Amino acid sequence: MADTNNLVEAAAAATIRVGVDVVVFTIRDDALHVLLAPAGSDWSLPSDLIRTDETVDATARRALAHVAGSGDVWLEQLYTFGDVHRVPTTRVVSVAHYALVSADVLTATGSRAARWWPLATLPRLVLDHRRIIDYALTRLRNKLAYTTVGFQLLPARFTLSELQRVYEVILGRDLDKRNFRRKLEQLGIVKPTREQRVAGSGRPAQLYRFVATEAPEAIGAPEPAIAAQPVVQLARISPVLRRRGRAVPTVPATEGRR
Amino acid sequence: MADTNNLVEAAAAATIRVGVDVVVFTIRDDALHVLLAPAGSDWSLPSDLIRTDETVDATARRALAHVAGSGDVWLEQLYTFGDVHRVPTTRVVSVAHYALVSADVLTATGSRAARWWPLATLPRLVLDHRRIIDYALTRLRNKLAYTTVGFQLLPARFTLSELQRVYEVILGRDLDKRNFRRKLEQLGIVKPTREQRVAGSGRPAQLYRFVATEAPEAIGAPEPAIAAQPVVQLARISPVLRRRGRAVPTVPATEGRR
DNA sequence: ATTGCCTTGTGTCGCACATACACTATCATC
DNA sequence: GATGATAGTGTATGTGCGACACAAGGCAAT
Repeated sequence: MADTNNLVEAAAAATIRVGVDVVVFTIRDDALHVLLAPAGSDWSLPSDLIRTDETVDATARRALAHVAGSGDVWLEQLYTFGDVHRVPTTRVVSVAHYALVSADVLTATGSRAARWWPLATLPRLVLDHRRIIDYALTRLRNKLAYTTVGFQLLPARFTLSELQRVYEVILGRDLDKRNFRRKLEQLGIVKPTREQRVAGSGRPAQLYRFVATEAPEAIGAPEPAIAAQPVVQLARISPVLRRRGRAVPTVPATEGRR
Repeated sequence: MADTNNLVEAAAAATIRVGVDVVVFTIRDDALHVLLAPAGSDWSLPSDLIRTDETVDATARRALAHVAGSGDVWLEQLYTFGDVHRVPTTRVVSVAHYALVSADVLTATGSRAARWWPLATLPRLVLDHRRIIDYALTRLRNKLAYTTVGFQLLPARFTLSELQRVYEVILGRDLDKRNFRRKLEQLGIVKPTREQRVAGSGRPAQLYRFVATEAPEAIGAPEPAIAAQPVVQLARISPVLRRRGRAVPTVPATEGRR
C-alpha cells in the first residue's frame, strides 16, 4: 500500500501544528483591557489552528470573529512564538497577532463566554499567553508613539479629550492638553465635524474624526498584506525631562565636552 | 487498522510545514548586500524546515550556519509569511528572519555556493523571496534609525567614518560628519581604543569600539528570547529639511495656524 | 435668574537639539 | 617639500518639545 506509506511518511515529517493567538485590546473605564476566553480554570487568548486552505491572516480574523463580533478591526501580526515546549503535549508554533477595537464595538461581544479583563488584574493564563500579552503591550506602546493606531481604539467620531485619554492610558503617563492639541493640529490628522456634545456634565465638546494622511513614509512594508502605517509622532513614549528652575546655564557642557 | 487511520487523520490535519528564511545583510564596497544560495536557475534565501525538537530561532541559526560561517551573528525575527500559495506544491508557512554580519566575517563565507548580491542588482528569486527581502530592508532602515543595530555590520573595532558610511548606505542619504560625531559622543556609545590607522591613504583614523548602553528603554520585549534594543536615535530616516536663505521671519505661522 | 460645578478650549516662553557650513591636521606618495 | 587624501573639529540659527493658567460654555441645583 504505497498510498498509506506516503501518508505515514507525511505524518511523521509534519508533526508541527501552526496556531494563531490574538491579543484583542480595547479601552474601558480609562484602562486597557484584553479579551480572554475561559479555558478550564484558566483563561486563554482567542486562538485557532491554521487550516491548509487559509492565510495566516485569515485564521487570525476567524479566531477574532469567534469571540468578538466580526466587523472590520485593526489587526497586525506580532511575533511568532516557536519554543519547543510552549505546548506540553504537541508541537505548536504560534503566530501571535494583536488587534485594536473601539469601545463601542466591544459591547457587541460576540456570543461566547469571552470576557474583557483589565491589564492590571489579569487572571491565570494558559501556556505562554501571558508573555504574548506582555509583548503585545510593549509593541502597542511603541506603535502608538509614532503611528496613528491610537484612533483604532475609538469610534469614528470622538472628542479630543477622549483621544488624549487613550494615549495617556496606554503610555501610562499624563499628557499636556495644549501640547497634545497643538501637535494634532499641526499634523492635520483630525478634522472637526459639525456635531458637538456627548458628555453630560461640563461644557460640550467638539466631535472630531480621523483623517488619514497619505503616508509620506510607510512603516511596515510596501506590500499591502503587511500593515503599513504612516510615520507621525503624536507623543513620545517617555518625555524628555525638562530641568526646571535654576538650570545650570549651559556651563560645563562646552568645557566638559573634553 | 486503527493505527493507520490515526496516521492518515494526522497527516490530513497537519499538512502544513513551517519553514524559516533568513535575509543576511552585510556591507561591501559601500553597498548593502544579501546572501543568496543558488536554486536551479534562480536564487534563494538561506532557508530550512523547522524540526520538531527545535526552536524557530534555532532553525534560523542553522539555516544561517549552512551558508555563512557560524559565529555569533545578530539575528531577529522579521515576519511570518503565510499565504496559501506562496509555495505552489505544498503549504509552507515561512517565519522570515534577518541577520546582520560584519564585512570581515563574511569573507569566511561557509563552504556552499552562496554568493553576496548587491541589493541594487538582485537576480531572479525563488517564491516570494523578493518580497521578504524588500520587507527586511524597510525594517532594517527603521531599526537603524532608532537603535544601535548598525554596529552589527562592522567588526569590533572601526573608524567613525566607517560607521557613518554604514548609516549612509542603508539610509540612502548623506550625513553630516560633524553632526554625526557630535551625536555619537553625546550618546556615549562609542569609546576610542588605543589603536589607530587602518587605511592606506589619508590621515590615520582613530579606532573605536561599540559600548552598549544599559538600555534605559528596551524596544522589542522584556523577554530575552525576543531581541531587545536600546532606544537611541543616531540618525533620522529622513532629515527635517531646513529652509535656507531668506526664511520668512516666522510670519504667518501664528496667523496661519488656523 | 443666579450660583456652583464641571469640562472644553486656548497662547507663550525657554531650552535643547537638529541642521547647515569650512578649514586645519596628519599621514603617504612622488 | 609639494600633492593628495582622509581625519578631525566649532558655531550660528531655527524649530519643536515641554511647562504653565485661565476664560468659556454648558448643566443642575437652589
